[in-house]
Amino acid sequence: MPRVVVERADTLPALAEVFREHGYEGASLALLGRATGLGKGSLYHFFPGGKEEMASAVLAEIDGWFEVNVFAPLRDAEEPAQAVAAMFDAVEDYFRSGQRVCLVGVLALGDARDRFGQAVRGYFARWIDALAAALARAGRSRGEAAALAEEAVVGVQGAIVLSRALDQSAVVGRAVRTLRERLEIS
Amino acid sequence: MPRVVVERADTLPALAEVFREHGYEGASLALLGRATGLGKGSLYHFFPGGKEEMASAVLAEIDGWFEVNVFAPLRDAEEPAQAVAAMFDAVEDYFRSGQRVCLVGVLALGDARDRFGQAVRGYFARWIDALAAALARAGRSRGEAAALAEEAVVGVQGAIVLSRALDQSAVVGRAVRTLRERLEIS
DNA sequence: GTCTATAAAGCGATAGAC
DNA sequence: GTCTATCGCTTTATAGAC
Repeated sequence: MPRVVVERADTLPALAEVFREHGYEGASLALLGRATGLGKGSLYHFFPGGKEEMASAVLAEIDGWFEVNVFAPLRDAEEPAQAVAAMFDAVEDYFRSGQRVCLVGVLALGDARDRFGQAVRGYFARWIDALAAALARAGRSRGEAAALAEEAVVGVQGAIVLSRALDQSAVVGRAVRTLRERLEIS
Repeated sequence: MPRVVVERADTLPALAEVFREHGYEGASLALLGRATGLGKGSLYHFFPGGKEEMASAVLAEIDGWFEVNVFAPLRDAEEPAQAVAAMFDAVEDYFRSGQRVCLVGVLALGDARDRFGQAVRGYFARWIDALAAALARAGRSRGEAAALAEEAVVGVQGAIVLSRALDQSAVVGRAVRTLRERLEIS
């Protein structure tokens, strides 16, 4: 399975995996080069700003994916309850039931928090806001909706942490099932 | 406020703060030296195994603190419901409402997960087991108790992540309040 | 656009004086 | 027990050939 890189965006999945697996400090240019199949020269050709620009590009790609596949549907879907269910499907799938870590969460906990503070904050704020909007449209009061939305995002992030800590991917599945019930059933 | 170091254990709080704030990879010997007020020579005198031994010692200290102040009371207290309430008090205090990160969670997400896998797993497993035992003694079924215990630890970890991401320490307080109600009231 | 070579700095770790 | 000096390696980043 040869990795074909013809433009900058083609490198982002491989870069993302390295950042997720090793964190910002741990993701060395050697690892990033190996994962993409590119030398340092090529990486700096695509990302003149170096590692910081790579991480920013990865964050933007992740943010865009969630915007299209999760946030926008939550805000716009005709059936908000169905959109919430679809969100949990997408999230469980995206994080591979906890085997894949949330890079935004990793950056939030880590050293690079200040460097990417705005991107990190925006991602979580828009997630919670979009989910709260869907819950409100599904009949919840504004206060209920906001509290449940925050609780759901907290639950997903915590489940990822615990899933990695215990090496039990079932943790995410259990947490998501509980959250589904709590959000969908009134 | 001169930092006085007379024995190995005196360095652990400062080392812990650096590991929490910068992660395992990001915690350089320069930072660790600055935080303790010690040169590399002194650090290697106390910790011949270098950075890994420092992190292990910090983990052991944290584990010991939780064992004494959180886990054991959950297992042994005469009033299990009261012990659960005390746990939430201790946790909220220890993590300074999310301004202080959970080092064990940081290590679980990060690159050093394999290196400290057993310590990380043990910490969370014993936390969940002790909490489940208390809930069971408080009248919950074994299944309920296990599920609620896992949910509580997930909630605390997730709240810390979100609190740091949004720079809102109130997140932890809200999450803990919700969890208190869910665990204490049947 | 991709590579190798290399610079400059920082890293973890060690040696040895005091 | 603490320090400075230093080793050897890796790091990010740049330069320049192709």
